[in-house]
Amino acid sequence: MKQIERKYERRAEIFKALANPLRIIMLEKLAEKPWCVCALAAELSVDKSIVSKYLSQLKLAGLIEDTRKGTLVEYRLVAPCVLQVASCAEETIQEQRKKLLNEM
Amino acid sequence: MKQIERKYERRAEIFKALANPLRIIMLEKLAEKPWCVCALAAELSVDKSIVSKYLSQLKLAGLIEDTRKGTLVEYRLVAPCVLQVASCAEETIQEQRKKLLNEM
DNA sequence: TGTAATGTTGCAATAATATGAAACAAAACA
DNA sequence: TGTTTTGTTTCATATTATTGCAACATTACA
Repeated sequence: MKQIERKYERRAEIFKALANPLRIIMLEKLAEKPWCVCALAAELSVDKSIVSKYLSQLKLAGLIEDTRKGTLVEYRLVAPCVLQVASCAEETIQEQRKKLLNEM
Repeated sequence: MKQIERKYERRAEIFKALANPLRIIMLEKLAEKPWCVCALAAELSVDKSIVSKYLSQLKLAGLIEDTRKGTLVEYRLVAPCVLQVASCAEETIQEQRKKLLNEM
């Protein structure tokens, strides 16, 4: 399997962007309202360089978009449905994990 | 943000398991029917050790489960809805990425 | 028992990500 | 212009992931 279709690579990129607790929290914040980098950094007590980098990862994955407003850059969520995935799967999965851990 | 809630770590683990093209393909195969390691390895032309390792990652994330049947170990999908996430977001996201790439 | 079929794990080399500090860039405005 | 505010990028280091081969484990069955 050396020429994995691009479709799956793109899909994996999306999941990769989601594969970090802080980035998930950031997306949830962005689901409430648009945020600029500095406000989000303050809200989450994280260095602005990390927030900026994470936001650009999410943007590259196509999950958010941004607009510059003066010295601020405002980010907002583009695909709110991605956050539903988690809740969709979570119940089933938690059941499953409980089973699994009991076996160990 | 040094004590990220466990909820988000668990969620990130799920996405991490999904963050690889081959693992996504494997999940799609498992959505069709249960597979054993050797058959899946043959189907995808991948070494069985990799298939086995990826399957146990997916299992640990709670996405699939397994049953030994003689010398075979049969794996099957537990949370089919996770595959819908991709399609759910994909259309919006592809639009978004097109916009983004045109800007570059 | 011992041999074949199937799965899992350990190891090592390589590649990719994460992290935070510091340097740099862009816009606003005195 | 030059100073402030906000964002982005660079760099170095540490951690984690990927990959394939070889060794080991489990089950079935002659």
